[in-house]
Amino acid sequence: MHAPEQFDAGLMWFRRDLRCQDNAALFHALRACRRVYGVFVFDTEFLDPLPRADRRVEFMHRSVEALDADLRALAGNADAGLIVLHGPARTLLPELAQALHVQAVYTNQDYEPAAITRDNQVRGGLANVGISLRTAKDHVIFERDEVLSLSGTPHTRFSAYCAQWLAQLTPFHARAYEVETHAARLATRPEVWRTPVPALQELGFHATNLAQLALLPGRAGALTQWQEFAARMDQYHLTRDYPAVRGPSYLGIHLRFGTLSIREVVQLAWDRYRQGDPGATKWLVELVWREFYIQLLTHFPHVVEHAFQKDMDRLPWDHGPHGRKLFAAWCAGQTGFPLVDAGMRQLHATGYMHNRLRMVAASFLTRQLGVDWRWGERHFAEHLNDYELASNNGNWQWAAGTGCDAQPWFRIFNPTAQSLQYDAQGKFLRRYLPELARLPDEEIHAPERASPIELEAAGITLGVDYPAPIVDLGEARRAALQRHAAIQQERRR
DNA sequence: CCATAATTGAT
DNA sequence: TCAATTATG
Repeated sequence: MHAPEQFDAGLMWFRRDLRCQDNAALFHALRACRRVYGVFVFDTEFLDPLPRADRRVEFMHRSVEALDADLRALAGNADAGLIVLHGPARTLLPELAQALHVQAVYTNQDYEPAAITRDNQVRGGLANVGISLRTAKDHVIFERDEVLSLSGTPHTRFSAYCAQWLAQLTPFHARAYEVETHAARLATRPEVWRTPVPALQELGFHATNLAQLALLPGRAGALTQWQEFAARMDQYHLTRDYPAVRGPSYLGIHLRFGTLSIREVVQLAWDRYRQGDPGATKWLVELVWREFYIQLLTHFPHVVEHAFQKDMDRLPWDHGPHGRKLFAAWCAGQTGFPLVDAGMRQLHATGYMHNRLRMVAASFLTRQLGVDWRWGERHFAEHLNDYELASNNGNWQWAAGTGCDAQPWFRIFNPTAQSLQYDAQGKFLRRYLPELARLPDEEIHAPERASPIELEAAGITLGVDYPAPIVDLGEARRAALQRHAAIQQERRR
């Protein structure tokens, strides 16, 4: 960041970095300031539009409670915990900084457009009272302008970006910020702010089924999951595509909320990658995809609302009542395509969706159903626990064929073929579609192809217990190709 | 004075 | 890990 000039007091503003280990902004604050306060704001401007039962809010709330406890333990002082506020950060933060008489506020950079707007407002409010806002790189290994092409322009091809990202990495980039050595500088809160973290209900939210899920919040939850994954990382390349198998890392949410640091995971994955471990290599490349989409978002913010390839905005999506009906069936997991429906039901039951199924569901909605990728993107944004704007947007545009380095317009997943390939025994399908459980393996991927006798033996009446397919795959495919072919033709002119 | 070795600092 | 800075013979 900068030379550690000495301040008397500083304020560390936690947002999506809910840990006090290996935290860049916290480290810089502790080095530069003799006393450092910590604050977390439940920002009503972000929380108000959310549903009153939201797993992400509950996860965040429990992680904030854990962070508060961790800070006290680290300081060895029960009064050195988090200052927790509830209201608009835009105004609360400058007020608090002024009341505490700090000279600087430290925070880790958030790359989402709405967060950047909020941070600029906070920066302005702080400047009015003569306090500076200092941001640090923490969420990624390389940010916006650190991995550029030779001509200095942003990469839009993943393969080139990835090669350069890997070539640029040194062990130092993955070194932990040693917060612990400066822990004595964590400040005791003035008495007014020595209040416990407000309960979830006080924030206006109620509990979800989070506690019933195998998803533990906080730093402790992150370490448990990280350990569990690290032990099977060498199998990742073999298992990651099969939704019935525990193949993925399940660490997305911890990287999203910062209960795990990107450096600590890259350190291990990179180490094993250099030893030629194929599982670690595949997973490391997934982490590079994450950074690819984050840098893409900061260079091309138009992707939030528009296709990366601008002419793709002219794709004739089905926005009418027919499209809305198809979209509703997709959301409800009632399309008649078992793998799509099972994935959507997993999403609603748990807030998680296996990556293979995210691709299948996104491809199906945009290609076969002809529904605007933005509708699907928003639905995922509302339900995914590990929702990250950059990755969600990038992956939806990839699937829809509108993105940079996207799935080509003529490559269309067949949801039934994907089902046969990735869940041959129907193990995952049976978990989320109990109504189909009694169909034999050969028929479960496409119940409409089962004979009346088999359907009766399995206790299924199509259209009653499980829907008949809402589209004909052959026709849908032809329509999708036609939609895209029109754009391709315009390009050639 | 140069050449090279040791040290420092960044994430 | 590496580039830049400083010490040394």
